[in-house]
Amino acid sequence: MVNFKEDEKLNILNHSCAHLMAQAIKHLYPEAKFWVGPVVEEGFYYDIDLGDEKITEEDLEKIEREMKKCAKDAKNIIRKEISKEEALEQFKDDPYKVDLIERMDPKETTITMYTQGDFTDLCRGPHVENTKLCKNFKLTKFSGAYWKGDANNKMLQRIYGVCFPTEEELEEYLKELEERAQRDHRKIGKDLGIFMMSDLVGRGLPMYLPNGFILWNILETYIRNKELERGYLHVQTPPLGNVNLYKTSGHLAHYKDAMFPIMEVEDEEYVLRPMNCPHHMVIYGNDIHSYRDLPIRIAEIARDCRYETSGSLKGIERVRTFCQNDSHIFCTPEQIEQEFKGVVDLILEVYKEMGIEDFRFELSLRDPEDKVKYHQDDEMWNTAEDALRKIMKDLGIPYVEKIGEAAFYGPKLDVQLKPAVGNEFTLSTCQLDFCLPARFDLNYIDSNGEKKTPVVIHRAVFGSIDRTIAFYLEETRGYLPLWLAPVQLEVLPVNNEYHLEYAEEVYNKLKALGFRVNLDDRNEKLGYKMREAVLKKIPYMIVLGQKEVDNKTISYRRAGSEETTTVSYDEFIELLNSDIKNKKRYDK
RNA sequence: GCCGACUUAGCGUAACUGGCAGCGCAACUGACUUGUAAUCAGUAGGUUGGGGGUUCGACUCCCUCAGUCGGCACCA
Repeated sequence: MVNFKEDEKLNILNHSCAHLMAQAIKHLYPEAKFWVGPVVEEGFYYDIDLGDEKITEEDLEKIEREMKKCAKDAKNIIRKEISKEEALEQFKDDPYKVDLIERMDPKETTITMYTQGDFTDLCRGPHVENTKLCKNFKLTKFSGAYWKGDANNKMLQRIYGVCFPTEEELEEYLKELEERAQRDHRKIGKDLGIFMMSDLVGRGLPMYLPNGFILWNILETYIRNKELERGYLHVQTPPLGNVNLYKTSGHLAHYKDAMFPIMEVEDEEYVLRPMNCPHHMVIYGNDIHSYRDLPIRIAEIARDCRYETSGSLKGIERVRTFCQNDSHIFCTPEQIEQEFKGVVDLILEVYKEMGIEDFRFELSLRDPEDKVKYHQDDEMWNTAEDALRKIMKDLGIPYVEKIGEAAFYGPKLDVQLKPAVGNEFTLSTCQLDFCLPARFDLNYIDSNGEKKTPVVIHRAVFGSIDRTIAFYLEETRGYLPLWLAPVQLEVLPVNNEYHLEYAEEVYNKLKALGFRVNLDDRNEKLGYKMREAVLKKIPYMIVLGQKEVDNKTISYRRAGSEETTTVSYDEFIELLNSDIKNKKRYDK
């Protein structure tokens, strides 16, 4: 997949196309005022103030036609530098441009202007030399967008588009968009009977169907066993708690907007929990701990409920209740480095085993200017952020720093993944916390017999099981590997009269070995049954006819392949076991 | 939550500008006994997301509520 921002030539072409779109819009809507038109990962957009005018689907086509016309005019794009004062004078009636000019680096005294025919816009550039180069474009989507990205500001109209050097590349891109829609987890989840939603149950509240629950359970067992190997201790805590728990933790002060409202019961107040840290803090505090006991790694597959705004919900990727594969590691300051590295190691191990390769790390730091969102303690933040930077440097893992994305109690390392459709999301997270243990008055006795406050590492490999399923359905295009497939094997007798007996024998043997196997004994033609098994993306389709009955063999066809292979029963079992052990994928 | 679009049987869809709600798959019944992506025939299935309005007449136009989708904002 091309990244428009990183491809210099494509970047310039797309930005020039944004100007072409602005020119066309100015022709059609003379009152239009423009904010910014940057290049993004997949093309460009322009934010426009159209006053009371609203863009519709037909308007998009109208704008496209006008753009074609402007491109055909083949105007040279001319660069000119003017002084800041001149620019302010020229755009004095345009508050957006004035805002842009005034916020520019004071060291820069001149401003560059780009003119194409009757249209001039201020812009850093560079641009292509002539508008005729921007002819293979498509306006892809439009929506409202808050001015300067602030929900308190006015909403502008945003139009997205893409532009390519050749028509073929544009076509190819549009085809890819369709393919991505095909592997959207919402579509695959429905097709394969993984999960459902119901208006009656409520929005953002997924229900896992039999196939989905098999998948869920396997993932849960898989990650729990990984944790057991690494000395985690599993617990189970309730999905709600007394409001005092969240007053103590600080969540009520810092996280209330994302919580469901308080419930009053008799004289007490309760909330559905948005996260599990407070419960785990209380569990740690249940005992006296020696420095010899640390680190203590408390873990839980825990259900959380968050009030997510209606517009942010998306399939099972973003929901109002989800399960975290969560853990809180209580350790001494000296142990932070080793424990944090251990978590990163676990995350990388899981990703490697599952064949997830396309991800990146983000170091989420606080915004020191924001005095409301974060627990206020400069020294704590500096220590924690420096510790994380050092660990990342030691590990030699590339990452980007994100200001203002930290948790209220500390900085975090997030692992970002890209879904088939939509924005990146976080799957795994590892957070450093010097704050909550003190709020809960937690301690351990050090080697001098003195009480010390432990440090906590909050971490989740599967930030949500739900999200993991969503991602993996897309990652594999629904061709789940054998270890995860709800139905692993479909046995297809060619003829029920002559081959069903052998098919039942094979089916029973496979079932006894613990395989999730289905026998299709309907009176249908093989082609018909094969088609259904293929559409259900079942990993192995076993065809048993006269040949197999006579030779006591197995003929199979693997998902994603059209080849048939005939082997002995023992060889077949060996193959299955090997696929499971290697978590072999069939989608690549 | 905000801006916009959309919602027709279990699923996928059709119905020009307001004029008899159709098709395919699945389901059910029967026949066919089958070698790698759809055997044939028949049956049943709809207050066109809910509510209200305009009209002789509404899937179609208007209002409203709910949900879904694309973005924005927010975020595991």
